[in-house]
Amino acid sequence: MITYHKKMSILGKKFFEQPTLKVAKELLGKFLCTPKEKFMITEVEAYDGPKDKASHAYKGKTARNTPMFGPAGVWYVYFVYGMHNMLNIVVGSKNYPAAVLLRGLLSSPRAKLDGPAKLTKFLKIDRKFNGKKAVPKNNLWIEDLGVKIKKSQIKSSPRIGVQYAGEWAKKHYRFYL
DNA sequence: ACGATGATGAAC
DNA sequence: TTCATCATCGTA
Repeated sequence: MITYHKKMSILGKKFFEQPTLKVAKELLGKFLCTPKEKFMITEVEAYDGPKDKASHAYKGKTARNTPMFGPAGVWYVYFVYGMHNMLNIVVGSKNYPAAVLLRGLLSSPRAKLDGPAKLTKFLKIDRKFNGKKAVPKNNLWIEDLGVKIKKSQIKSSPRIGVQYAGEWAKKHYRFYL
């Protein structure tokens, strides 16, 4: 049972400009919103800065990762494995490449949303959203509905699928409830 | 365990 | 212009 404590507020640039790991942890318990539905975020991964070897931004700015170098609060959606879209929200200040990958949502009666490609498939999120601001006008945004997450509820682990990243592969940049 | 399936970035 | 690589999923 989810209880609501305060008025909803749409998360904007100010929230996403905070340090990457802080934003990643605080996104747990927030809601990914479309005009029709709202889903609580339950799993994320942080990709933090130009030195993060697991990040797309590690090799510098390219055509694909350009949104990561832009202002915070913008969607970064990319295609992998020939069939899956990944949804990230850009964080950190402009020219500091960082993003948080949304990996899981609280499942609805209609679908399990416990993987980064499952949620994008279910919500029909593809590269049309890449580079767009996370605001209601663009039909995809994030809200704080007042759900309180205790620190003890947040677990962490190394990120998934980044074994090539050396020391960076060991960092506990994955957070989940 | 592995195949599906295509964009990406770097080498040649 | 080719090639290895890839922040995965579903079926086995």
